[in-house]
Amino acid sequence: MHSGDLAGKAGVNKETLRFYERRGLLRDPQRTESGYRRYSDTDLDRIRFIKNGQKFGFSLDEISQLLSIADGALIDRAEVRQIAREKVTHIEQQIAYLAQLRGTLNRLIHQCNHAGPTDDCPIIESLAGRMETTSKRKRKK
Amino acid sequence: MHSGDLAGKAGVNKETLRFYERRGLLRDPQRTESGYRRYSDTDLDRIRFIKNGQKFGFSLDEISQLLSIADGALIDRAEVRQIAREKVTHIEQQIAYLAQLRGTLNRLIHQCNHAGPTDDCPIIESLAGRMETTSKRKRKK
DNA sequence: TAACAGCCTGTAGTATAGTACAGGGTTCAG
DNA sequence: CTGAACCCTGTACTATACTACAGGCTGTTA
Repeated sequence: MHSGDLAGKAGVNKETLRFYERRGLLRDPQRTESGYRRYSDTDLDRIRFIKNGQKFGFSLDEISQLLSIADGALIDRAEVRQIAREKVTHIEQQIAYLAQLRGTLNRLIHQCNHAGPTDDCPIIESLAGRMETTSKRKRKK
Repeated sequence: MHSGDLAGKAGVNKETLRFYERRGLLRDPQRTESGYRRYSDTDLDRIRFIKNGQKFGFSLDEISQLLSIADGALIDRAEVRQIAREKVTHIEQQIAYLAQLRGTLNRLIHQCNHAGPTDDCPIIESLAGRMETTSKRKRKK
């Protein structure tokens, strides 16, 4: 099949195929005499692999690694696990960071909600650096 | 003070100041006769506001909004709260998404760890689309 | 044979938040 | 008065993952 067909089947853009090719995620496909790319179902599988990888949160670089492992005759499961574990660690760090942000913001929103009509906005005050964000004390000027 | 001094005090790059100026986050500063920018402590406060905003997870566009509210004579606290609440919602969505990813990856890692020495790697199999990622059944070829 | 779809290449643009640098002018100390 | 240190502008580059063209060739159908 040609690029348009593959793109259609895989649900990606034709340009994305070329992009993956340049990035080394897809191997250089065979060409017709006139230079048209010809793809096989193997290429379709490969794009699905990439798309699944993205669903699992892997970057194209990581998918590239995973693909080269998957391409090997013997798959080193320990290596694959290692990549997956690093991803989990990274995800956990992101979650912890986001949870902390959420806490800070929620606290500020609450303070803002309960401030009197003439009080300054605690959110703006925090951003301006005129308020401590780690304590619950309300500071008046 | 000139750009170098302000950059030093604020802990940012001189180029970042120009970048913020272009983005409209900093107002066009006064200039000396020869065209050098002259900054005041107000500008320093403004950069700190921006940096604090980033710590709270706001994008430059959101900070820009917050700054224009903060610049107003009357701060609309409801509007500020609205921006903060939207941020919290967004953060919660991210957390939920990441938590789900973590679960999927952990399950795959576990399966991979417990697969027999001749079994295929469940992680690679999932990426290849030859495994269900939503069930715990082990499928053999 | 003409029109049109579809392919090719290379380059540039999208968003985000800056960073780096070339080529020139200015300010100040020695 | 010269050299270093600083400032100016504009442009291009970083990372990530694509997306959109322009300009030209190919392949198919009427």
